[in-house]
Amino acid sequence: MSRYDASIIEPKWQKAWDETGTFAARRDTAKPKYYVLEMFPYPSGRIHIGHVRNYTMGDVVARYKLATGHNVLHPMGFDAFGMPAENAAMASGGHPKTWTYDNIDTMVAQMKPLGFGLDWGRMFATCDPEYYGQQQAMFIDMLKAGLVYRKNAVVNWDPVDMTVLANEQVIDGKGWRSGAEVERRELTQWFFKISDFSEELLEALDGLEHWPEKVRLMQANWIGKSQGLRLAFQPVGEGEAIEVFTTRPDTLMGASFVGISPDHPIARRLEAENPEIAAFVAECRKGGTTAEAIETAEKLGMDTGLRVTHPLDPDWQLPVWIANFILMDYGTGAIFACPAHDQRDLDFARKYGLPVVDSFFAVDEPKPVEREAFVPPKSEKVKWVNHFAGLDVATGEDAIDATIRFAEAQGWGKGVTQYRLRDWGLSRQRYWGCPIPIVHCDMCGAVPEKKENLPVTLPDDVNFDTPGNPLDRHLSWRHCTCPSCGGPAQRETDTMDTFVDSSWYYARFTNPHADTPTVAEDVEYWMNVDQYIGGIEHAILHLLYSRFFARAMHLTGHLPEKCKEPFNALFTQGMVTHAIYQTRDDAGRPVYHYPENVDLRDGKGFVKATGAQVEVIPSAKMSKSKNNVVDPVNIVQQYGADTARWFVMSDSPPERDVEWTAAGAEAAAKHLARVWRMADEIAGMSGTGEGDEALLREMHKTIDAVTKGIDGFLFNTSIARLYAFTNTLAKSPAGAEAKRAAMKVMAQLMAPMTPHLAEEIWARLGGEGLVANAPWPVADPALLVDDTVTLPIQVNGKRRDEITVAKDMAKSQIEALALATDGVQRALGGAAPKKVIVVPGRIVNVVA
RNA sequence: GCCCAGGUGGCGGAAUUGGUAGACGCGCUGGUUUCAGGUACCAGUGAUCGAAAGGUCGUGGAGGUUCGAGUCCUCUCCUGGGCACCA
Repeated sequence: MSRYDASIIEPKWQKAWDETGTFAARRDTAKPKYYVLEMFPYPSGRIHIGHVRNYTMGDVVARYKLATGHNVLHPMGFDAFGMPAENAAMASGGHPKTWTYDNIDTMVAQMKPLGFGLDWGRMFATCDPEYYGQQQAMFIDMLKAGLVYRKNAVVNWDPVDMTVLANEQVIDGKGWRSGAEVERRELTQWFFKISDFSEELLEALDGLEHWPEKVRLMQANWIGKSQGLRLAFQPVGEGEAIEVFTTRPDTLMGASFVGISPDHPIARRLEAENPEIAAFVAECRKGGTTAEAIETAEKLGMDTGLRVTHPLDPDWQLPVWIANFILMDYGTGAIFACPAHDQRDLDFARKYGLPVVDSFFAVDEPKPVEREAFVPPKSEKVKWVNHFAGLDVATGEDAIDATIRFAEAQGWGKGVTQYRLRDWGLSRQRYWGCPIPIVHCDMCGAVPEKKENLPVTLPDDVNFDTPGNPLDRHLSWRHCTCPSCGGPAQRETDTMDTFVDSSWYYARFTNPHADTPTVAEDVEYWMNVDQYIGGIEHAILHLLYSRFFARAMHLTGHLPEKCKEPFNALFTQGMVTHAIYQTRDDAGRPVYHYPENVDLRDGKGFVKATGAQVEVIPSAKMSKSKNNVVDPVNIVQQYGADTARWFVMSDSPPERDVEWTAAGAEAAAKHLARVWRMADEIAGMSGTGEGDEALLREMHKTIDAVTKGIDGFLFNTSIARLYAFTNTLAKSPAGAEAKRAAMKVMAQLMAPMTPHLAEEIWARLGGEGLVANAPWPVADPALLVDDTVTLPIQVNGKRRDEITVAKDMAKSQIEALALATDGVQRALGGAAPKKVIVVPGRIVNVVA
């Protein structure tokens, strides 16, 4: 008997797949194509067990589709631009380019032993000039098509380092390096006009049937379509009208004040005139730009002294306040506040002593608002207080409609549709990104670089000794000639948001080295992505940007119409977590221990070196700083790739987080060794022997269940069925022929998860060719159904007995048998049943 | 603060979508094999009362709908993801 040794069989079969080109994708119209894609990784340095899970899922699908006769495209690349490379350069003095490409080499070397069925020939990194040059060409096309423009936008400004900070570099409102209080400052930046597509991106969500409902819902909320009223408050005396947008015009009689954003043009004007207001507005601009920072900041306001009149009552004057929680980006940057029916407004009104006027009450309880705003659902009926359009008891929805009609009839307001979605700011004041191919000329303005001059490549001779963008300081790179007039000009030094890079890589994989962004025949053949797999953290931004970019590529002739929604099906997988082992030092600070340095006994953990007991914090996100990262390389060395793959696919449902445990990995390894021993034993059996009807039926049920599991992304249940089938096969009295057939099916069903072991077993049992190419087994429907069925018998919903009956027994007969059972007789205690419910094939419930 | 998920034995989880809660795996207990440890194999294993037969309780918490609820509804608590410059 030979031992299962992954270190021998795994390289052997990887070589076999390479040599036969099993996973090299070629156009072939004779077969249906299938494009499976996992979100490509950022080259952080080492692969993570989460990557293993993500790519194993994709690989299971890819190998399964190959076995079911598809022409499969399964590529891999790297999302290689971004901040960490610059941070590494700042920390250790290297170059972002070297750091990135070294990391890519390391990660590829770590991924290959895992045996993924990938077409490595298509690999690229987004920082390859060959890739980003094509991105620049598309940027120019999009600019010419009117999809790109410039405007001002706020950024996190570090006043000490004099640089723009990313949100994650702002910690508690302070710059991460300088510690200085961050300010919101405006810069002129490039934007994609995604907001032109708000309605289309929203409506098209309905067509994405194979996307998770939660993702579609999150995107719909993000786009944030709302109906409301736009109206202008007229100034008292000199001044300008203030336009506001409101989704609750029905609460206009509860207006307390008009609020404007600190960035509103009127606030800007007052800022210039009035030092007190200037100081207040400066205070409002402190802190980072995130919605979270703005919305959870203490509410601040200042009366401007301006007054406006209420549109329904010329004698009613409202004060105009500047308030820090009003966003210039949404609506008109101005609101009217109704404290009685909005908690934020109420908090603000109470703080600054502004009036609170009830617009409506609950129908059964006319209680004035005190500490809590009264905000019932818009669909609920409420009692109105002297409503101008004459409403008494009506829902908010009806009142909103009535108010809009009333305002439009009287001419002081207009019903409008508003979207929360903002245009996509793509400028980044950073080096390690795709240069924006624009030249600034004193004579011609901002003009696109000529296409024949692309790619505009990043200069290599830069350093990160001083904060800020090295491109700004690189004069010989900056100075250039104007592509329009030929005069002296300057390059744009901003680079593109890395979300641009990841918004079209899926299309580039169809022909990754073409000298145009895409090639018509290749995108026509391979697109769309049939199955896209990635983390739920990308539910909104990456996926929404990609949906927009595909449309923009279509409008500029880089993708056909059918690619406007590039991902036919989406699956979002969970994280791999691991317990944290923690002790405390003398000062009470946590000390984290690596899993390999901890002994686990009786559910407790002890530090190997000292014997000290550790606190076990379960299911924590893996993090280098917590020392709870499991390195797949170690797992592969210890157990082999198939064990790692089997484990990450088992136990947890793929959309949920999975906890990596040493015991679980051990169990996976033991199971694979058991299957190996069984296969070895079966291979050694001689003769034909007896068949086994039960084994045959179980085999077909397993084929059916495993197939459904893979189709439905329920890999954990497929694996549970394979465990069960292993138990059945182990106990089966069948002879060599029947066992051999069952074992070959087992190898085929396991192949997507544990491809190396499956190939070895397949070969040993005399399977033809590679199991990777063997046609997927098909379940015989006749063997899936049993002739008899066991029905539980309940009395008043509690299980009391069970009966085993023919599958198609008549209801009346079942009822009679059920009532006669001991369990039912005991529970009824002689009383007659009131009612008997028989659900055929399911259950019987007796109501006593 | 806002949006979206998830909470089931000691642990990871299953449950044909309203029909036997706990499949499968880990762990644990007992047994077989073994010089021994490990491996392997067999059996048992939600809690609780009971000698047993059997009963009671049980899917984060509180209510509700139903012959029947892990699954549907209302409220609530906790954990995770996202919030436009992390990728």
